[in-house]
Amino acid sequence: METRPKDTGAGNGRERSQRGQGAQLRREIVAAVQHLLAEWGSADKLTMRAVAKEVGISAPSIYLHFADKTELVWAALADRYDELVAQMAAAEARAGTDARNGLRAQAHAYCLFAMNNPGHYRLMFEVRQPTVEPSRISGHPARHVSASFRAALHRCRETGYTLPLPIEQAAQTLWAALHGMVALHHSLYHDESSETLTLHLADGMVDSLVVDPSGMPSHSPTAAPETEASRLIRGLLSPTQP
Amino acid sequence: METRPKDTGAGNGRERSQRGQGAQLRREIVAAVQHLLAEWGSADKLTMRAVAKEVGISAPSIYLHFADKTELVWAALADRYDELVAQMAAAEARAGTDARNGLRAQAHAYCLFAMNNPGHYRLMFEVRQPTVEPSRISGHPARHVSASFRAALHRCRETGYTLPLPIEQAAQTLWAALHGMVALHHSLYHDESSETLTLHLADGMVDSLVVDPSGMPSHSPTAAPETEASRLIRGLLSPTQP
DNA sequence: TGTACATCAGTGAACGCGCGTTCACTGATGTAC
DNA sequence: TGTACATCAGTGAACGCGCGTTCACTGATGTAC
Repeated sequence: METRPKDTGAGNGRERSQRGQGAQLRREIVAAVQHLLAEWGSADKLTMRAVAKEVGISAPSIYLHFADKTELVWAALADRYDELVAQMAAAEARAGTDARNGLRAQAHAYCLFAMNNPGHYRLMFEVRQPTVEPSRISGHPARHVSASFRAALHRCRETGYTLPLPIEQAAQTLWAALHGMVALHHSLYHDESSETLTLHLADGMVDSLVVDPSGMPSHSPTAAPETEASRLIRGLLSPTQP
Repeated sequence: METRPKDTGAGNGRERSQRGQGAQLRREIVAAVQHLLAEWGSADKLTMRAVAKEVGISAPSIYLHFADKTELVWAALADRYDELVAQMAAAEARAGTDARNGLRAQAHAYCLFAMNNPGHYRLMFEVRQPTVEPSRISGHPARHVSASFRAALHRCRETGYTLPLPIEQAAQTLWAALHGMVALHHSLYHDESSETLTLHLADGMVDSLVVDPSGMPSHSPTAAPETEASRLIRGLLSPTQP
């Protein structure tokens, strides 16, 4: 059986860790997963061999630090939820005092995270994927994300905005809608203009869920700016070819 | 090399077609794909061997009728778009004369299709999957779906309803939101109560996008009925364990 | 100060699996002479 | 009416690939006596 190729191509310059520094490699492996997920928008290229190559070690070395692939991926994902929540909080803080602007900022941050980290996002929120088993759903860190939305919706109502839907439902709807927009963005060839369109849709969504009773119109009730991505998506949406 | 197992297990009772009836098998193969997609919610179990086993033939026989797997899956999917559009139209027709009720019925039909055919739905709308190449996007049949939404939104505006967003944007938002809700439903363990919740969210979405200016409140602005699925999803959404 | 030994960090080769697909074949059925 | 031949509908075995994972090993470094 001479057919099999080289298989494990290690030794790309990386030097063996010192005696007590085995944990260093663990960090490097997790960082490699992050890097690979950031590079490709999908998770099916995330193989143990690819991770090993990225670090510069052989594939079996990963098993010195992780029991299996699930454990590895989970280790790389765990802190990304906190990162997302932190970005949402930071965006809201930057948005000033108006509560609806704060919610908009959070929605933007959510979409931007998803669009800038498509590989992470898919693994984080499209469960039933290979690596996350259902038993982990009940303690799923995604809850922190939408808790953030609910708090912002609360602030909106307390500062005089009208919510056509109950807060619970509004939060669920907002999250689902943003998720759908982002999924739509991921499914098409995404350039920067598609990003703009997604953020615009998110704004409209917030404006539909949080109404200013003083009658002042919302953020931008006018037509969406016509971009290349907008045209692409409209191509999907329209009955006739443009 | 004695390690390989039987591989192709055909001959399960199916009888060889008559001389001119080769096309019969083609139909049976497509039907098998439909059946398998309906059975499992995911597409990664849809292998050529599984399809062959379902029909009762050997795997190579599929290649007598389809050039490759992509062609086979596409053949099975093509008419599902029309089916979905037809179900939406039928639902709207059943809904009576009120335009917003019609839109709601369409939204319900969309969600029900997605929840009753999870395997089909994922392949149909989550592009970038193995089987659908990007070049097919520009002529993607999904456009008929949202054309249906746009027409219904038009009717709403013409019959006196107020749309906070431009029609184009409202259609995109509605589609994205329903897609997100359905994806959320797919990601959790879905029972019938989760179905109810999804439809309820869809109603709220329609009511946010199509407002009755006479002041009469929308369909159901009250709290969502507390079901098991609602509790499950709220578990995801809430900051603390229930 | 030397040396046997344990431990650590990591490697190369391979296993077993499932996948899409190819290839040479087989047997039944129709058709031309 | 018989028979050679083409065609049709399909099969069994295998190829080549990539995957997660295992296994026996290797060489450097620390430690006990």
